[in-house]
Amino acid sequence: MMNELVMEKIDPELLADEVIMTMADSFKALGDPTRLRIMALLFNGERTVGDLADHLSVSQSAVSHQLRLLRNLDIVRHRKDGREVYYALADDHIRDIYTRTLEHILID
Amino acid sequence: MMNELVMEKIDPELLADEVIMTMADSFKALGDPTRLRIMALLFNGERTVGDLADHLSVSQSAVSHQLRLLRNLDIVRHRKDGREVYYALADDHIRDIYTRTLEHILID
DNA sequence: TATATATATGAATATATGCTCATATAATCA
DNA sequence: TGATTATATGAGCATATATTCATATATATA
Repeated sequence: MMNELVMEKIDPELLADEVIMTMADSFKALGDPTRLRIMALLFNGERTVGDLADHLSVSQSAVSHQLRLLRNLDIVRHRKDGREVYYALADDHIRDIYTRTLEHILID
Repeated sequence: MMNELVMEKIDPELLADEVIMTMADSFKALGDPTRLRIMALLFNGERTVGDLADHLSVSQSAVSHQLRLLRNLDIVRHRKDGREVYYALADDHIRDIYTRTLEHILID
């Protein structure tokens, strides 16, 4: 659900450069097929790096690099268990954005 | 409002490559400060290319190139009036996605 | 302790991207 | 019609990005 208190007051035209840059970075993070696939795999719950790599057509290294990027932008979170690291989607904003865009694509 | 009929049935894990690619293209389109600024300027209503260029720190050519990209992805629509071309946000999905992401940035 | 397994990191490279410049196209006006 | 204004397009270039390979780090196990 949207935070009306925040959004009712903000005119996008007046956004500071820094905010625009951060938004751009976030969208850019979602703008890559490998990263979208990773997110899709995490949609139903957490997975280890190796599990993700097994389901993708890129190296473990590539997956790890991309996970770091997603982590730095708070798009995914991680927890360590022994020598494995489990990744998951960070919050519901991410699910929403993903879903809305999928809608935008599928409808029309 | 979300189209529940569509989204309730779709498991992101099962998305076809083509859908993933199109989603990536859409997010990529939003993943650039110049294009985000253009969208921000269109948030309150349509504007001509020249008007947009006047408010941005890039050339008219750059704005035109970016508008073409946004147009090809149905993110903006345009109408011609004499020798001017007015651009506007294409639909409310776009506003939603923009707003959600802004939220994601601002909250925390 | 030595070896194996899971993940992360840095360097190198090929490709993609965004910009400007020059110019084309289209519409208005003198 | 000729000049001016608004927008679009193509080429070229500098920077950003995604990948792999080699290797480092950390944990588990024999």
